[in-house]
Amino acid sequence: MATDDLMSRALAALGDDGAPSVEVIQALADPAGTSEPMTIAEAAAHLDVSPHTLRYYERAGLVAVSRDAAGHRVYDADAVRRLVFLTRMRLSGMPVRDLQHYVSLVDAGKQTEPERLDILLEHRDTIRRRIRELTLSLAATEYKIATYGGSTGPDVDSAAAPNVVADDVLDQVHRR
Amino acid sequence: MATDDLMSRALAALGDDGAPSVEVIQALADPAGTSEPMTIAEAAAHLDVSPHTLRYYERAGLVAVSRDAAGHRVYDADAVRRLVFLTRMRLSGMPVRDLQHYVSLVDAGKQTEPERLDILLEHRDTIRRRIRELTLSLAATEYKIATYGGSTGPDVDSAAAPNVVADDVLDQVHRR
DNA sequence: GCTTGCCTTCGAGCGCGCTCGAAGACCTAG
DNA sequence: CTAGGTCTTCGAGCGCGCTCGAAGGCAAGC
Repeated sequence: MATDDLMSRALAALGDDGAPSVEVIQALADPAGTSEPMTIAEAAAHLDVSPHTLRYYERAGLVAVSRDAAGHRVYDADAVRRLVFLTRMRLSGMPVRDLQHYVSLVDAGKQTEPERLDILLEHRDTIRRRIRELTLSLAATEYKIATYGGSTGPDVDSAAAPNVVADDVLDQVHRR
Repeated sequence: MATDDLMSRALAALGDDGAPSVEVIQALADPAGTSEPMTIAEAAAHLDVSPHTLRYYERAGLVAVSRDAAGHRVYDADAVRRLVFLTRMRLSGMPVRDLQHYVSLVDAGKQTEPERLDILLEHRDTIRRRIRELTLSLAATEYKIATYGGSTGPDVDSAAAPNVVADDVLDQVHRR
């Protein structure tokens, strides 16, 4: 359901605030396995997290990272791919605990794929719910901005009645 | 900007999963100031938080609540209105710290309205950013579901090449 | 009178996700 | 040879937002 429009949606999202289509083409043109092994600093920069966080993820069992002769971490393509996945899931609000569960399933082998799929399906629904919540909160915030006023209670503003009505409606929606 | 379509959007959101328009009409019909003073348990149920949380908000200086003869909290319409605002803002991700700042401005008087408006405008942008992030994460998750595979790294799946390309595209989008 | 139950205050504790600091190994440039 | 920088491990600490527990007050019902 709604899968083959992924690209169009990603591109649409890109189109929102500028014209970074160059990057997209670059990404598309980049051969899949080109990436060289990275140091922790490079990986951190690439993933936009701190080296501390990468060590934390490793300690948490989310990713295995090999060492070079000096004992320094080496992030190869596989590790980076997994970390891209992990950081994206974190960004979308999946708890570290769930990610631990997920990667344990991945490491357990192919027969766990149905369970992994379930996790993703549930997570998808969670994201959708969150987007709906935020969309409503956004509407409420924009309404508040428009009628500004700015009362949160005691001080009744001039347009009190419609404001309260809208609040109640949004309240109903929120508690769905 | 984009303010007068609040109602239509709220209603559209409602229309998504059923036919709860009865509640909307109910909410619209409900006279603004009808609500009776509540106990902490009633207020908590109404706001869908725990009594503990309400006491915490009060301790944090977010809302003033009077007491009855027995020393029990009495949530009047003003307090409830403020708490509706507070819980909605919390739900939309505004930190308690920012809410403390905001209510201190409200309590400081009308001349702080411009600053309050600034806070709301910034928060609106924050929500918008978050929605964009989540929309992308949703697309990525749906893509992963569609191509399932479920690899996060080491085990290369059959459709590896397009998967990686999509990952990289979304990666570019994410780091905008 | 006594139990039940909801309330009060206060301070402490917790789960999450990092984030930091100390102490030391190693490589490279000057 | 030395200084600087980046890395290592380990454990502790922190900011947030609750969440809980202990000890007790008060009102209603049996």
